[in-house]
Amino acid sequence: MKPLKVSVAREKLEQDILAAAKRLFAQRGYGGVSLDHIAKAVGASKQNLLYYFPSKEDLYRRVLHGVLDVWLSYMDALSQRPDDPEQALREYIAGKLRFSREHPDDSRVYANEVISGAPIFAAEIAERVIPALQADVAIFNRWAVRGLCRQVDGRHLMVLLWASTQVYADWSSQISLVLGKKELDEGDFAAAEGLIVEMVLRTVLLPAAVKRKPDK
Amino acid sequence: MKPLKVSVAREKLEQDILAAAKRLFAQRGYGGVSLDHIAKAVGASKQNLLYYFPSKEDLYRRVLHGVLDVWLSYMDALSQRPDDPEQALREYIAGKLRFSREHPDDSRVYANEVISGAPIFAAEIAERVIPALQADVAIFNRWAVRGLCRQVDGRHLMVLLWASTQVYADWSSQISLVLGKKELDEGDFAAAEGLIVEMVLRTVLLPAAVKRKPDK
DNA sequence: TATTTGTTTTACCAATTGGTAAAAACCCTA
DNA sequence: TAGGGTTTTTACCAATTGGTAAAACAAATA
Repeated sequence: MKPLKVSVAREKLEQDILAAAKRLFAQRGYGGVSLDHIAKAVGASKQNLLYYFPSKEDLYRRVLHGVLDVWLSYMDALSQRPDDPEQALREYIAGKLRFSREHPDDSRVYANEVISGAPIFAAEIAERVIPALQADVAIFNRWAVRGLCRQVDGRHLMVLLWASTQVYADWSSQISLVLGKKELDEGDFAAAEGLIVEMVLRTVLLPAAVKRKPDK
Repeated sequence: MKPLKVSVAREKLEQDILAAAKRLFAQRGYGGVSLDHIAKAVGASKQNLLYYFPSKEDLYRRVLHGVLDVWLSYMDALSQRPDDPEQALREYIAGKLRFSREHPDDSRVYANEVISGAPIFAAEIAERVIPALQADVAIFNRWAVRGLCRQVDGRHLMVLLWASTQVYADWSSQISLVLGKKELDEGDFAAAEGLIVEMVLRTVLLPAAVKRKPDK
């Protein structure tokens, strides 16, 4: 009705809290973060924080919801190119790696929740992720029927795509150690993209189309 | 000196504590588990637990150490077949998937720690994982030089192998949702193995050797 | 300016946290 | 069975946990 400037300030602090909570949940998991940690990270009191979010679990749900929004927003590349498997897959992989690069904390919050057995997330995953996945699987099947690509189990292929792209966010600490640098840079993501694209295309595309090397 | 039967009972409880701690750390992360949880899981008191492990962090370190032992024990497949890339890779992938199937909690504890930035684990990873990885990378390079396989970036390939196999432990809750079943069974792991092996072989092996389909 | 609305602070709370100290119980051997 | 070492229990502890209630403050409107 009338929330105007008030709402702006409120919105600001609310977003700050969500951002700080995301960062902390990503790093230490739900149980490893206290409301006090989050409150101090945004320079507010715990009670003030509880004014905006009625409980810790509620705050966590809000964070998860936002994370899933971002996660899904990087998942629609396949449907954008319904007639070109190669380009669709290239863009999907590039997009997912961009997600890992630009939103590593979202990726980690997601991973933490899934590793825990998705006690809070399961319903939302079933409602929002599974349909998106099924749409992608259907696209694979259509490609296969039309002779545009080989027949593969789209579900396992999607799992593999998720795993191999998100690992560059979730495991960045170990990958940094492996590559012998402090943190991953653009070149590392480019190398990862090259390898993943090559692997997927070699597996999914028809023999005739695989000959040429991917432009790297 | 003389610890005999005593030591047996002690060892038993100590192992029980480590096992329970591993299970709980896997599910809820370090911060999400209290000593009381662990103690109750083994039917002991918190103080009794602190008699065996002087602090929570010490217990966690012990768990991590054991996890890394298991993790590494599934990592030596490449060196076993220094002259046969295809078979070596098949066995490596099969082994890593077996690890995911037989030791999902180890995989999850490892993942939790790495996602957190490996605050406690980094040193041990640098000391034990990196050398093992470098040995594997060296094997790839040797194969390439001898013309047994294509030239690939072994480091990124290993990351990809870890990601695509461990995801079947760490993300089993989401993959179950994706596959529409309560939990993953042997067939799912077989399907995953088939796909991962196919992808890796198509990428790593020389064109001539890729013709034949993997026996599935 | 008075009042209403929205926001923050102060003051609590019981339960749980990781950890210590010492007493008690247990168990083997002399 | 007495003693000595090992293990467990009892009794605490200060700090932190998530959360509530109400008072104080701020801001817009009437």
